[in-house]
Amino acid sequence: MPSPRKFVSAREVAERAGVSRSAVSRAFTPGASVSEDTRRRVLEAANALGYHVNHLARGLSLKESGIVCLVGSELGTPYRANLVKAMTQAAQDAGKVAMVINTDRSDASVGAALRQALHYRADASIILSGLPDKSITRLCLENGQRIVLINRDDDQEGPLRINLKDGEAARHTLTAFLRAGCRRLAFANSEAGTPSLMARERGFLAAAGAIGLTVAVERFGPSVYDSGRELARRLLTARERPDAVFCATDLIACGFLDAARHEFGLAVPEDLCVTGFDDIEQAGWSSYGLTTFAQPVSDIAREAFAWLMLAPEEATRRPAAVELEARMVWRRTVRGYAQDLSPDLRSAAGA
Amino acid sequence: MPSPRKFVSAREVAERAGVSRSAVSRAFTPGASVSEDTRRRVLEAANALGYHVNHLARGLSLKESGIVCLVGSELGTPYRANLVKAMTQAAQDAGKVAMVINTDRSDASVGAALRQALHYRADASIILSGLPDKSITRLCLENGQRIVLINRDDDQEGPLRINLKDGEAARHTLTAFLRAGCRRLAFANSEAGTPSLMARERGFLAAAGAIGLTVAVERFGPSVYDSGRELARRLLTARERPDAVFCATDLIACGFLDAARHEFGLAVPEDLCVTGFDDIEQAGWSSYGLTTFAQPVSDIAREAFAWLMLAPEEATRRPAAVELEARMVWRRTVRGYAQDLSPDLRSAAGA
DNA sequence: TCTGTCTTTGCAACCGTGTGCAAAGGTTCC
DNA sequence: GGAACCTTTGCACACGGTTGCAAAGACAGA
Repeated sequence: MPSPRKFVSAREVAERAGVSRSAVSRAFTPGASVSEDTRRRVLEAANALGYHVNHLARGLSLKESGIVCLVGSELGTPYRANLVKAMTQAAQDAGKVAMVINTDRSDASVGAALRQALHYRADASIILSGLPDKSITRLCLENGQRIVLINRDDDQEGPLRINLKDGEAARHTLTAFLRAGCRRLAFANSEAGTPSLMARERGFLAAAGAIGLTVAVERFGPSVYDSGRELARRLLTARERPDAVFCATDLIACGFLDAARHEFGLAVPEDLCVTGFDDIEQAGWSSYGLTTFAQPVSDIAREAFAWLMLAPEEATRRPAAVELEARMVWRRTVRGYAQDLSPDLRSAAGA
Repeated sequence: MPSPRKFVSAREVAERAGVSRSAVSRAFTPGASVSEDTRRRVLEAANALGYHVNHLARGLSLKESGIVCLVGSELGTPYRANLVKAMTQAAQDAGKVAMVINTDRSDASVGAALRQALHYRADASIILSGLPDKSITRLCLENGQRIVLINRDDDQEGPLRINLKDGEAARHTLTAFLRAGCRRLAFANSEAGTPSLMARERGFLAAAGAIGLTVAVERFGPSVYDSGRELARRLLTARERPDAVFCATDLIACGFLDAARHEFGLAVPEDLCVTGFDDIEQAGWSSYGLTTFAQPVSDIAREAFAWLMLAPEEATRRPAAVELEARMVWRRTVRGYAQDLSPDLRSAAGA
């Protein structure tokens, strides 16, 4: 894309305003030493010429580019899309700008993405999916680039790790199922093996095991709608059909619900209780009314940028892990909510 | 975010490899004049030191940053999220990187976003929503920055305009409704007033008008699920209840369908035919099975980047507008498809 | 008027890269 | 051996900012 680029530079502004190039720079630097008169003249000239400070050059001398890299895959998915949206917004609020790198193509590309972040001297990288090699992480850290891991559940030192209390959510789900009178439990998972997915599975199994119940676990495909349908086919044709299923994500839950209702003719929640995770928009649509757990997407973004804006010595002093709560959102795929819960709790959940 | 940034520079690599700094630069520039031996030594040293070419500095001297700005709002929406995904992917395939700017906050912020693009000397900006002032567009163009407008239907000279044949889709919808035996037509739109939304509405009204049919038009709220529900309440309580509704987007259609079925107890497509637009993933979910039009998202991205990679003189010679077809996706919310269409067409549509 | 202090300004060096130009070195051919 | 040519290399400047430092100017006080 070779272009006859003709950007106006500080020198031209300086000439027009009849000042030195440093004066122009200072006029655009908050807190710099410039007289009010000079600043006005400079801004006037800049405006007339259509001058925009070159952030590439500024980043070069400041050693701070203002760029934050967002790396992740499946960005078209409702949950991820919301995360990207929240992150770009938070970045802008913090005076940064988000550079997003899509890692759908290959599996090694989390590393490639981080290399790209290094090329652009990104101030930080936020990783939404995949897990980078220790070596590349270390490289970024050594270069003064900060890293945030979202739901990655890694034990590397250095990056900030933001995780959800998946185990707690699993226990709440179990409680809800038990209260609904369910005993034949199942867990519908994808084969993605993502840390958070596995944490939910482990948490659910552990909680059930603690009171002597077993859980039928099925895993299939990626974390998408169609996998949910297939999981329903597998779980609902089992000899002992489950009466309560915890789906690892809402997308899976939606597929599961559709198959259960339309292919198996089951009534939810009468014949079968179902829960999901993420609280994607579709979970609230009246064809689903899915009881699920809300990912506190804006809290995640806020936590991430709060840490990123910290001074370096401050950042290393703070604990490098944050655990956020996933709020249970009661809707209509689990029995017994309206009858059993106290009214105040009911309104708090926004029934 | 002040950091003790310590990036390794070409000078350090040069010292370690025992060559000049220029040699390092050339080793990383494809097609530059370096001996194989020198290149190897440089790459070795670079690898050992963890060197990454500084794209900020490179952009400074090349006058080409490799950055493409993606500006848009409602990035969490299924359609937009898919577009962002396709665009980031296409950018990477073209050797560029996408910087996304979220314009949800204010309406003037399309201009602010483009200013940001100027600050970072982006090679191009792709605008997914909103419409920039003529003045700011001109500013970008003058600075050699290319602009792509997606579904914006503007007549400004300079930017590439990629649009869908909304009118054609509207005519197809009408044909389908007529073939299904419907005569009481309606159009459910949001109040967003987006060019493509209005084009669909106008196209549908014109096509119906041409054969002497009138269309009940209702507009409400933003282009979201809940608006669809409200639109259903309004249209379905009319004295003359419509038997066919063209919804401006799939999100609206999903809300409409849910309200029609669950609140009004209508059977679709027996009592009512419904179509949407976008072919978001949920349209294919079995609770909806929505007949709709697929936005050729990857084609849009491909067209955009094909044009962006053109040499400047080439780009200005080409027509600055592209019209893409929206393929009709037949599912189950319109009657008569299976009976009336020829088998080959049926299989082509993937029934 | 002279001195001391404070604000404002310009000079010049630096950030990390790409590249035109000239020089050096090597090879081929006569 | 020398001329002609090609490949490879380094120097030095440009890209567009920021900023330490010193100088200049303004101003108050003695």
